[in-house]
Amino acid sequence: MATTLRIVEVNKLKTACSSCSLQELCLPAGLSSNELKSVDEMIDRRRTVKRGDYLFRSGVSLHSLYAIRSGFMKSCVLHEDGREQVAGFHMMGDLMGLDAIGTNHHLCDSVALEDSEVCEIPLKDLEELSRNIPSLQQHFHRIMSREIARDYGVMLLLGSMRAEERLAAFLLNLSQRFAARGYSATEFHLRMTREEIGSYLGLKLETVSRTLSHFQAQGVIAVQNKHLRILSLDNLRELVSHHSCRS
Amino acid sequence: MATTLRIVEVNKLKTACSSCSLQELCLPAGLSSNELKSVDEMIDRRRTVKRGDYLFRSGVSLHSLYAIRSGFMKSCVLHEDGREQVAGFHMMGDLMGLDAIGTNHHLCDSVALEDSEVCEIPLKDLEELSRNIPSLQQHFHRIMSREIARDYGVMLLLGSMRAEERLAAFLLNLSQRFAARGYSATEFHLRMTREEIGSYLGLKLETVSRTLSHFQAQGVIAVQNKHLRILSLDNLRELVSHHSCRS
DNA sequence: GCGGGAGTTTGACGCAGATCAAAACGGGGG
DNA sequence: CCCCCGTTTTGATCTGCGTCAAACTCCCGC
Repeated sequence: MATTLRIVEVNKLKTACSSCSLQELCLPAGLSSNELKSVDEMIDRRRTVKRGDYLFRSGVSLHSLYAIRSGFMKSCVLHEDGREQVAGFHMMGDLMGLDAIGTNHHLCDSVALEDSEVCEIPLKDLEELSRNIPSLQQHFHRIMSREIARDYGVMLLLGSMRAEERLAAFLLNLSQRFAARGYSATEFHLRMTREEIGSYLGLKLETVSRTLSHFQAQGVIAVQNKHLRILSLDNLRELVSHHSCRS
Repeated sequence: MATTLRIVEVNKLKTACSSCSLQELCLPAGLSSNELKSVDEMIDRRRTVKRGDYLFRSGVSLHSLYAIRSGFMKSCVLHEDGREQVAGFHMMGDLMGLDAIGTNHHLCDSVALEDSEVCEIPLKDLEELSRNIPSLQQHFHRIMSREIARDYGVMLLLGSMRAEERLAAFLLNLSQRFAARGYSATEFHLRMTREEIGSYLGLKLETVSRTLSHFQAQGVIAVQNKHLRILSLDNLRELVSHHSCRS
């Protein structure tokens, strides 16, 4: 019994922001221990989301933002006529729900692509705390701004790149993000289906599949199902810019 | 001389936030007069930008955000290989520069499509002030969030709509925004070229032109050069959702 | 281990929209 | 007022990717 309790305590400790391995992604650098304590208290609960489950759905009102602690998720915007599109893929350290602050209602679905764990951050608490901790405020603004910047990149991709370029850009983006989290930049597991990749990139799943095969034939990557290895980051980078002229 | 001075004073008054006609767009409702005064002091200068001139360029470091007081602007993201894409059109009341907070450097060009006037809002001041005025803080967060939401809409448009739908959605969006500012929802001046529309929508200018002609032939709109009249908002709305099945 | 459904690959074909070309228009500057 | 250049329109043709179809693979549950 005592041991069980100890284990629980250790788990709790491990899930406090102050000792979380994602600190450098989630939190601004240089918080005092008092400030860290306030942040710890703000995160009022963790949630686990099983593969295929929704973290939140479009239309429901916003309670909290969610920071991904582990796992992999997608967000999908839906058109009233049923069309849906993947608006982003999210991995540990990412903050989700930012699009809902404006209207107080989520406007996309958030679905776990593998069993995931998230920290729930009540928006009101975050706003209050960031009024008292300037570096937290600034950090939050930066995160929102980066989401806008990311979206601009996706718009550029969707509006002016051809299929090969889109896919190359997509793979490079995943590569960078995995690398930033300490994983291999050249070998990783695609957690989404070809259809989801296609939806994100504005392509059909057949085109995604064909293009991956094509990359493989060129010796740029090696794909086996969802396992992907990048054989030449440089070639991939060339594919993003050089290939075409769709102005 | 005395009269000249008086005129100058009147002009100054007219350009203070506390008496600006865009208050309801720019500022949160219900600020106390003290708070309004602080906001007035924050706006340290106005700038006019002539048609064709840049307000800021990609790469330069961020000093201020800009609220459009009058005029019409576009922002363009650029790809390193020279490709550029219009990421948005902005009109009075819109806040520009949000994408630059994350990196402290602008990542798009901002160009005036007609002579425009903007209010310069130093980011540091805005952050400080919003720490003291919760409703201003919340307002700012809402504005950033709405930009993210808008971007999701554009991603949906670029990723899953066909040409007719894109153009219909674009015209409806302009219509709504003009209406929200007290202008006609059905008759307005397009301040951008067909090429700029195309760039924004991921289409070539010829396709934009053809599609507009097609709408006109159907009796949904009447275009003459840059003057546009929407004959049936309902038909336009149908065009957005119904027309196709590009899944 | 085996069966079945979901996910993937590959091929053949068609079409929306890009590209190329040329004529018409319009508005700003001399 | 007219000229000129940037913008727009319209037509003809080409092509990248969507669509349809069929076979194959991988997993997950039984």
